[in-house]
Amino acid sequence: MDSRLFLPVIAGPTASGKTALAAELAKRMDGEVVSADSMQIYEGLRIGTARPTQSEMRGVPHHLLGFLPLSEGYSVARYVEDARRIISEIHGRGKLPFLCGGTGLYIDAVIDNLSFHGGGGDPELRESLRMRAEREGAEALLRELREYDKQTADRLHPNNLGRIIRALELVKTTGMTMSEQIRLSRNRPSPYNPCVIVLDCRVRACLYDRINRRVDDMLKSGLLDEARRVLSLPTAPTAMQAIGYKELAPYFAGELTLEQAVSNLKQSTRRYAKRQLSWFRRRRDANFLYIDDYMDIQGLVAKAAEILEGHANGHLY
RNA sequence: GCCUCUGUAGCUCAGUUGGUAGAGCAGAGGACUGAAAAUCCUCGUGUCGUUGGUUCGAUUCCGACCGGAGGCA
Repeated sequence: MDSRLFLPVIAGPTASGKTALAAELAKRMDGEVVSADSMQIYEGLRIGTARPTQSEMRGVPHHLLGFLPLSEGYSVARYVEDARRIISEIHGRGKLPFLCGGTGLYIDAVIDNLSFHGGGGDPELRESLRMRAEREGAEALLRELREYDKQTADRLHPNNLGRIIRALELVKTTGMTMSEQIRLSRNRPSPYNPCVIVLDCRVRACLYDRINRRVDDMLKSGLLDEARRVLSLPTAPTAMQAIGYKELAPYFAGELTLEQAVSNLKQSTRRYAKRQLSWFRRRRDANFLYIDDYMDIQGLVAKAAEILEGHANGHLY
């Protein structure tokens, strides 16, 4: 019998209905929800990140939402620690944890037990590498990386400077190469037995309609005020990446009409959804559920519950 | 009614001195191990408005017709 902890995972692109599905399932199956979203962690980002509201939570406890000040940075490594701790606390209470979110890297890091020991960021080193890249070009960094870690250097495109810098930073600060770290991760068995459900639409336009409508709803709920406030606060680079705020800055500056800024915001969101799908599609163990196959959420919930129960095969906890 | 301009990829347009065509945007696919809502890579066949004519060959030249814009009455 499997001694790993059963872990339902609800993933999918933005606006696919993960929040509602996870809350409904957790309510039915006596669970709690652990968010896997790199932006909903932030305190000031509520409307723009579509963080679940009290009523959307349906009385189910939710974790890792809105707990971090905007001025603070965050990382996958920190997320993995936080999420593992909370998952085991939930298990300790005799409840079933549901991992739910759209940040693919965060989800994989937890369920595949990726390792991130040591090798945290070294801002000074990064900065000096960045300056060197400006002077000598990214190819120079890539050549240096090739001496330490040919495998990673071959895989990285010269234009992808951020990744090149990170790979160099890792070797220089820990002595371990990126490819070694990846190999190590693959050799560590996961403590979880995940059942991954991915939401999608059969018709892409259906997902895009939902995204467009949701952005309109956000504006009605006060996104402009929230964005004005966020943009005026000191914000860590991590939080600054959130879609929904930076796109509105040109409007506040008088460089774009509201209509243009909103249309850019919708487009960024659509492209983001596409990248999310391409991340989730490569998981062999993903169970895709198409929301346009169901008349209402009840049908979807029933199907998801059936998949989870089948996967757990009698021993849920 | 007459004159001028115009009709080419989902959109905006380029182009072919006659040998069936290519940019930008939109869109699609992919990668991803400490900023991941970020970062990066790849992808362009379409009755060249319709129909006749000239031609070995027409999207290209000529005529007619149909749509659009402007001008003159």
